[in-house]
Parts: sequence; C-alpha cells; structure tokens
Amino acid sequence: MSQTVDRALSILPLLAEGPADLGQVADRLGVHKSTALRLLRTLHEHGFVYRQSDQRYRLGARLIALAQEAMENLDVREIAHPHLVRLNERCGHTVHLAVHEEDEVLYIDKVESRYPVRMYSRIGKPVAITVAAVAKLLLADLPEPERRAVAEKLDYPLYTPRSTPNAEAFLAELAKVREQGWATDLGGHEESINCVAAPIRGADGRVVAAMSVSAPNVVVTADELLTLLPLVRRTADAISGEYSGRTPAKEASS
Amino acid sequence: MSQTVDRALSILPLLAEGPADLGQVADRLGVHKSTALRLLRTLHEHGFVYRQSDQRYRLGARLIALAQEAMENLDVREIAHPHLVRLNERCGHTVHLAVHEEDEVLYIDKVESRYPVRMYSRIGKPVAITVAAVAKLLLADLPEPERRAVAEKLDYPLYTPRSTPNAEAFLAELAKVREQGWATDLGGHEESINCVAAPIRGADGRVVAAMSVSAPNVVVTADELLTLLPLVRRTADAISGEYSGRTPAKEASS
DNA sequence: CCAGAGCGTTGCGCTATGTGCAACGTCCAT
DNA sequence: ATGGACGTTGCACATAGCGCAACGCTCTGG
Repeated sequence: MSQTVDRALSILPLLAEGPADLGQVADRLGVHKSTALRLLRTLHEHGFVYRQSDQRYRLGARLIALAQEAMENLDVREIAHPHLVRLNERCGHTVHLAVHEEDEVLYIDKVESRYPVRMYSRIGKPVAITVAAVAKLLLADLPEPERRAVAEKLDYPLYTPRSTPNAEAFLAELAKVREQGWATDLGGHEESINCVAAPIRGADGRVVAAMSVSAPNVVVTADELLTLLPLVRRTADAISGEYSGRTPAKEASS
Repeated sequence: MSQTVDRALSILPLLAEGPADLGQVADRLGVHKSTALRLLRTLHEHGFVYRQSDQRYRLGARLIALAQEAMENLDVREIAHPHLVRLNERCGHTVHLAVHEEDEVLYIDKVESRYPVRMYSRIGKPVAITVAAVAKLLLADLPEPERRAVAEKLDYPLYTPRSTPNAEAFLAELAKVREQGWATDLGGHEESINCVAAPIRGADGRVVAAMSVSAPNVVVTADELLTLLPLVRRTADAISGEYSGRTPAKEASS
C-alpha cells in the first residue's frame, strides 16, 4: 500500500539470506542505487540493518532485540516453557510449542532432544502446515467455513508419500483431530520422523497453541512414541489450566 | 532520511511495548489516523505486525522468523555454541556470548546456569556497556581515538556503588583490560553478581566477540569465580582458533 | 604511472506518492 | 434514540521520494 515502506521492508528478508552490498540490494529491489541507499540509510538509523566493515549490509541488532521482546510478550510461551522443559526431562525428545497466525503456524518455543539424533527446526520458522501435528490441531479448531477456506487456499507439497495430498484429505484429517482432541504426524513431513501433539486451550475453550513431542524412528518407533500421548496431553492440559487462570501456577515438583 | 519509512519503523518499537490500537499509534507517531492506517497496513502485508482479534496491532511473526534467521547467520555464534555448552557443563554457571555493534554490546547467546539462583539477561538485549565484563573487552579492542569517542558519548548510570562512574575511569579500565587480555565485572551491574570474561579473536587478531561466566555471590564468591579464569580463557581461545580457521573444528571430547 | 572499471555518494528537477481532511459506516454505551 | 469512539474511504494538494547524471574514491591491470 505504501510504496516506500514496501520497498524498505522488502530489503530485510533479502538481507536475511546473507550480507549484500548496495548494488545487489538495488538490483533485487528493481530500483536505482540512490533510492536503495536512502532506504538502507533509514533502516540503518533505526538499527534494523548494520553496515559491516566491508561496507556490506546485514540485518542489525535492533531487529533481534525487537523479536526477542515480541516473544517475551507472548505469554503462552512464558507459561508453557517450564512445562515443556519438564516434559523433555521425562522423555528426552524434542518438544515444540506452536501458534497459529495469519495462515501460518509457527514454532515459538522448542526444547532440544537429549538424544544425539535431532530433528531440524527453528523457532520462528513457519511449519509445514499441511502435515505437522501442531498445525492440524490449530487449524482444526477454526470454525468450519474458515477451516474450509484455509484448506482450499493451501498448497499440498508431497514431502513424503504419507503427506496430506489435498484439501479434502486435509479437511477429513482435521475433522478427526477435532474429534479426538489430539494429533499425530507419522512420517508426513520427514520420512523418519514422528510427532504426537496436544492442544492448549484458553479460558473460553478455544485452542490458543499446540505442543508436540517429536522423535526420529531410529530412536523410538511410532508405536512407542504414541505411548507418550497421555503424558503429552496431561502436560498440555496443565498449561491450559495455568494459562486460563484456573491453576495458580504451582512451583516445580511434578 | 526517508520520512515514510522512518515513521513506519518507529511503529515497531512502539508495538514491542505491547499491543496498541490505531488511534494510539497515530497519536504517538504524531500523524493523522489515515496515515497510521496506511503504514500499519503495509507492515501488516509484510507480516511485521499482526492484527489480533480485538483489532489491536502487535508485532508479527515474520519479525521473529527474520531475527532467528539473522542470528543463524552470525557464524561466531554457531561456532561458539558447543564450547559454551561444554563450559557450562563443567562449571554450572551462566555463560554469555556478546558482540559489539553500533555503540551497543549485545548478548547473542546464553547458556543458563544449572544452579537455582539465576541472573536475568536476554539474548538480543543490549548489555550495560559501561560495566559488563564483555563490553569492556569489546571496547578495549577499538583503536584509541574511537575508544575515547565512544567513552565520552556514553552515559554512566550508577547501578551500584561499584559501577564505572565516568569516562576517565572507564578509559582507564579499558586500558587495563586491553593490557591483561581479560576482564571482570565485580558487582558493577548487580550488587551480588560477578563475571569473568575473555575475548574471542578473528584471524587478524581483532576481538570479534567476548564470552563470560556469571554467578551470583550467594553461589560462589568473587575469588572462587576468578579461579575459573584459566578455563574461560582456554574456552575463548578454542573458539578463536576455530573461528579464525586455525583449528579444524574437532568433534566433542575435551 | 596512468587509464579504466566498479563502487558508494551527492544535488537536482519532476512528478508520482504519501499526506491530512472531511465524510461515512459501525459498534457500543448512555 | 443519540452520542461518542473507532476504523475506514476518496479526494485534492504539495511534499517527499524518485531516477538521472555527475562526482570522488579505491582497486586493478596495462
């Protein structure tokens, strides 16, 4: 809507790929160098980009600080974190926390597996929305028309043969997940990785976040992972209770 | 330099304080509502702000994703991390990694103390530049005129009676730090917290980052903490070696 | 040692761009 | 019903941002 700002903001993802010099930025934006320079200067003044010693630009510190501040304000995260850690201590696998935002589902917290073989993921990174167990839970909670609208807008990449192939299959899966109150992803994203997930609900019963335990099947089989379901659900419920203000956030123990 | 972008970017730190509605944003920017609306819309399109269900604006997901990506590209961090973890496993205290950027020093990595009493800090947050041990190391490495310029530009808040009081004292401290090749902060920021820090150098010998071990003196006295100095320095040197390409990043062990 | 290329930077004139205003729609509270 | 608070829209004006061309610098190769 606003050309100048639009261009300026487009610079940031571009720089996220790695440092770039003025010419490169100007080219990729399709504007004159002088224009790119002015934009970069403004970004620089605000600390969003940093000019390194070789004169090239990289993303700046303020961006990192802001994002961190943004995450601290996500209070689900704050509340959930100790629970996630405790769950990880019990089972040893990677634990994720995710929220739904703007047709994307993204991880907002993560506790690393204690096994040497780990799965790759990143806080802040959008998840594979059509297959991830947490995504299913978050989307399954939408009102039916909206759910359908989203499902039909999505792409259905075939990460593996077990990936959700199309909108109908996805909607069916969502219905099932909504019904049973938990979700899985058995090799739908990475052939050898399975997840079990459970929803976290606010005081009004709506799903505000979802958490999952993931493990490669070289460590545990899908069946073994499923035995953790009750524990995962209990953890999610504990977080829900605390988040919605029912449980008074008791200290440690278990 | 560019008014529109300048205004748009100013919205972000403002939203970092917490969600705000259109009117609040317009007021704090000193512009007409319609103008604020257009800016917010543009930010929204890029995912930098998110409109929550009550219509108020908050910082958006893309911001978090970008920052995370930016941090992954900081390769000192990547290289240093396992060393920091190992150091933490040995001594149990909080370990920090910091870099200098644009008159600020900020933490880019952190391994939490394993003791119950922890210090508060945050990745991405600017550190107390006049007292933190890591800040001293990073600034001490600047060429003398620049060092002086920075020292004179700074404020010298008296966090505690032991805080660096003014530019002269700070410059003297920097000279000492530069000389000895390591730094401490003994209760200069928080009365009861001490740190020991050592520099990480690139291939050209310049300080690219600094790391520290911090502990409250209810856990260990300053003297006890100082006994860790050799270990901290060895760790920092190991990182330096790997970062500058001298050591071929050997696997585990110690 | 000079010619040239490649880079960031500056000043300027033009017009597209972003601006503030005023009017509208909607929702809530009185 | 009626007022206020809020987000939203269309519009006419002028300013703010644009691309151009020229400049200065550094580095390279002849």
